[in-house]
Amino acid sequence: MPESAPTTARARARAELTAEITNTARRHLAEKGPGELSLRAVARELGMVSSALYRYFPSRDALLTQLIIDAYNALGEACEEAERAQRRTDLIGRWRAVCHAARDWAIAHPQEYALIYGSPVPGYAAPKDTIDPASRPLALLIGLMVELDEAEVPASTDVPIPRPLATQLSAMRAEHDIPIDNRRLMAGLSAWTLLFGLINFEVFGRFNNTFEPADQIFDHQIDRAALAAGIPLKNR
Amino acid sequence: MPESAPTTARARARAELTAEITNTARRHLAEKGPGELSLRAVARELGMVSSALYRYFPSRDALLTQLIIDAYNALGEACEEAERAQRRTDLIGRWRAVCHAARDWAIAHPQEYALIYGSPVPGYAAPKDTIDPASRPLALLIGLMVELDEAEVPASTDVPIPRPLATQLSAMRAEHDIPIDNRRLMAGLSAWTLLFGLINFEVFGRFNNTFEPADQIFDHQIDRAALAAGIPLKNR
DNA sequence: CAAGAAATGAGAGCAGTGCTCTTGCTTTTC
DNA sequence: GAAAAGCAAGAGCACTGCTCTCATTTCTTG
Repeated sequence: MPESAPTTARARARAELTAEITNTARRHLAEKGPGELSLRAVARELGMVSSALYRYFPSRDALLTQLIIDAYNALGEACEEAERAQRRTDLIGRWRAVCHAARDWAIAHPQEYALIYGSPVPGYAAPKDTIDPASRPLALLIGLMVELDEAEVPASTDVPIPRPLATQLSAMRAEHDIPIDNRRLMAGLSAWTLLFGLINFEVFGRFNNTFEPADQIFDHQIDRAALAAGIPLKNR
Repeated sequence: MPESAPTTARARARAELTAEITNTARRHLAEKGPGELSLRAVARELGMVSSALYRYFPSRDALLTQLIIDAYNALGEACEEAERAQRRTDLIGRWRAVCHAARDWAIAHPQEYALIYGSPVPGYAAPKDTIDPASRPLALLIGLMVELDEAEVPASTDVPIPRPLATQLSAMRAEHDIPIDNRRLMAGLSAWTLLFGLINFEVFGRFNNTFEPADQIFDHQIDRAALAAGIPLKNR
């Protein structure tokens, strides 16, 4: 985010204060939830008056948007780091690493997770700045699928791809700039969908009183998804 | 919901007013979202003062909880009705009917859907009254899986089930009182997870600018999930 | 270096919120 | 018919996001 080192003292102070504001806001968010995030409370804790805060964020929603972007990046980074730590050839290890990193982060930061993968709180379309950080886990996953031997993807789950869908897939391919065939792309998308479906269920309490803890069903389902996507469980 | 016909005039009036309140609240919710649902606004529209509303609902959260229960039931009913309309032997037809009913309802009532499958708004654990209506779509799905020939479930996606998970599955089986083996149960759970992962992605805007419309990717993915769960695409 | 411009913080104030409590009134119950 | 319970209204409290004005501080520029 920091474009260049702030020059003047005022600019430095501004950058620091902005960071302090988002940090306290993040703490408040973690404790109470997005609905209870109060500009006034944040300002109070920082020893300033509420109106002063509007010099740094034009509205409450702007503050929330910043938190959303940060959350996307934090989750994305956690996934990328975990994936990097795996041997390149260990596809299933990389897949599991991404899944667990995402899940662990979500469980550790449920409110921030809810902010980005729950219902859109402020009520509207995500600003432009969020779509890039938001696609980091998916990009990771596609990068993984591309290294998979196409022959591995089980034909048993092959479903015909109609023309309009193929067009959308091509556009997506162009976006991520990765040469990958439709079969593997769709397989990856299904795995992606299942992963976040799973995390949603757990974090939003759908597994309460049934799968508690949810560790085992999580592991089981991501392995199933891996197999369905053509990632063999045993590394060769 | 109505346990028995209200006897006294006052009781009848109370029942009617309660219904009117939830209805206007539902309308407001649909227009603006859960965060903007204002008790005072609802009261205003009904020509009463805000404090009078507290005779019918002890708090704003209680009103929201009622809307949540209604939403669960509406979604569940939509799914059940669609599923009932299919030939019993047409498993893939039943699966697709459930999926499309759920998706259509979610798209038609995004805010209500967000209320039940998005982030938990009031901030917490769903009250007891919600867990039963909430499980209707899953129950439907399990009822579908049980009619599937066990041999159909492809071994290619078999993943070992550790002991603790098996225990949780048994408890679940007992709950729904349906004799189904772990393989099919897990296959059904994966399909269930993917379905709502998909709907979440679409309703919460994750497919914007990529899969728009999302009809094709939806159909493709639910068919993939069907195959993975052992439901053949072609009816015999 | 001084003067004008820009950025900043404080305070008051507005319209709105959920919720409580008290005060009269009506309906039901005994 | 009297007592009890249910109900609507109003005032009020402690909040919220946000705007506007007014001093003060900091930066920029002649």
